[in-house]
Amino acid sequence: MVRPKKHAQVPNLKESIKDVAWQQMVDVGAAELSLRAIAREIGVSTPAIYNHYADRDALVTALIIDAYTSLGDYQLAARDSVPHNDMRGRLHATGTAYRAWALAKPQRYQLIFGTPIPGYQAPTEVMPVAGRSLRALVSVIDQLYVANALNTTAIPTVMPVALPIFTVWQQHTEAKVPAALTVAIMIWGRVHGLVSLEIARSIPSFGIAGDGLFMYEMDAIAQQYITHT
Amino acid sequence: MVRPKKHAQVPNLKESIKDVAWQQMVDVGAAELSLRAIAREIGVSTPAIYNHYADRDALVTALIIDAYTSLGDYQLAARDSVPHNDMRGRLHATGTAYRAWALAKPQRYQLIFGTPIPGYQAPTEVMPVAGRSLRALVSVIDQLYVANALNTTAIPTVMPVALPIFTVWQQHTEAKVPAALTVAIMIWGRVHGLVSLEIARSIPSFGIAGDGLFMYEMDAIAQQYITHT
DNA sequence: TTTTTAAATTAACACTGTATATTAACACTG
DNA sequence: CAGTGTTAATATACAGTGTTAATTTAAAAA
Repeated sequence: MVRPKKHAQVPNLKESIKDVAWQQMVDVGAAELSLRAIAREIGVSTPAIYNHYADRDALVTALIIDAYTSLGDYQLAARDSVPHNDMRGRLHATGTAYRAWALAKPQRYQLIFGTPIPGYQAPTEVMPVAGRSLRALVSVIDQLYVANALNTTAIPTVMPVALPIFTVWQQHTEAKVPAALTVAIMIWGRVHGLVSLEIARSIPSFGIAGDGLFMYEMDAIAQQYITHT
Repeated sequence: MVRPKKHAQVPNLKESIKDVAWQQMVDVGAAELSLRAIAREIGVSTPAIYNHYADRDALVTALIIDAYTSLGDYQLAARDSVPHNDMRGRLHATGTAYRAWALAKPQRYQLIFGTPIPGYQAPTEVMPVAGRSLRALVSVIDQLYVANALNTTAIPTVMPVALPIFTVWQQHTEAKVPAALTVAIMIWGRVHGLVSLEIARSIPSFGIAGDGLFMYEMDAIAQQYITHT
């Protein structure tokens, strides 16, 4: 018997593979992700996976796209839970959601921002969805700019030669104002730095509560970029 | 002939292994680090490595310790290249050195702060040297505190239950004042965030020059934490 | 000189991702 | 309805990995 009957097949193997892959990342870590182990778990032969994903990197790419989408959705939902006119609150909610998502799903965070997969190089395919994960933040900064409440003093400008690339990202993030994207990247870097240290257990190992540090930083960010109206 | 004569042996195999390991990280990436490939390159059998390093993780740990030491030295040298009384300049030099080191040796930076090695977990052995890499920054902040020029407004405090751990780190970083370590971690997170995004090619892909962004951030950090005297 | 120890060796095991050729089951067309 | 082509699974095999065990040899110690 070479191939089982249909009723013995896995109904939606393509999704099952991703599910089990995430499960394995939680269990044994992203590094030990193994196609053979995934197939074994599902109860299917290893090469069967290749019918749905060209190779291991293609599976990882699919996982990364899902993760980026999840991160983007999470922040957008947090932003929209705050009244539209409370811009400071929306900024705070978006930043807090970034951290909350990372702490709730550290494997996904590591998969995106760490480099846990041996030899994996992200294809251009993930660019749009990566940009999308910045939309919530960018939109709030756009809003601040329109309301004339964004402090852009001394914000570095984009090199003319790099304007085409910048414009592409502007489209993916849906940034209406160029300066908004630059400010977003600055704030992103700041939030990301703290969160990545916390995820890597570099901050808790110091005995400092991440909550307090993060709150302090979000307040400092608001104070730096939001002008008093 | 099972074992070659001494004159055919590698003089200092333990060091050679590390050298070739770094070389391979540059060539094929940290992920593809292979004991077999290292041994092949040196011209020695693979298990010979096990006489000098217990296993692959032990080798990685040795590499990480070297990297941390290099990072620490680099920042200390940068700090000391600025006159002792120019505290703002010393802070700036230390931060800039952090970025310069990361850009000059991205493999070492990734090895420390990324998670490129499958299944590797850093042992407590690296704690002292990790703390040492923060000494330059901590010392400048200590200096600011002593000169009554450090803004500690709203800086989060350490949880009493975590004080013992905090104290250990205080020793490794040689922080004279507890608040200095907290501020150092905040600034570290901020510098690290920007640098890690830049190393991961997330910032240059936006077409923004890392230099400008980093200068802006260092100025903002100085403005936030250094009070006008 | 003899004994011990340290460092290298070969061989083998249990894994991994991936390529190839093959086969069973389904969907469609003549 | 029969035949055909496509899809999704299969078994097998290959090259590579980290690691262990037993063995051998060179150098150091007694």
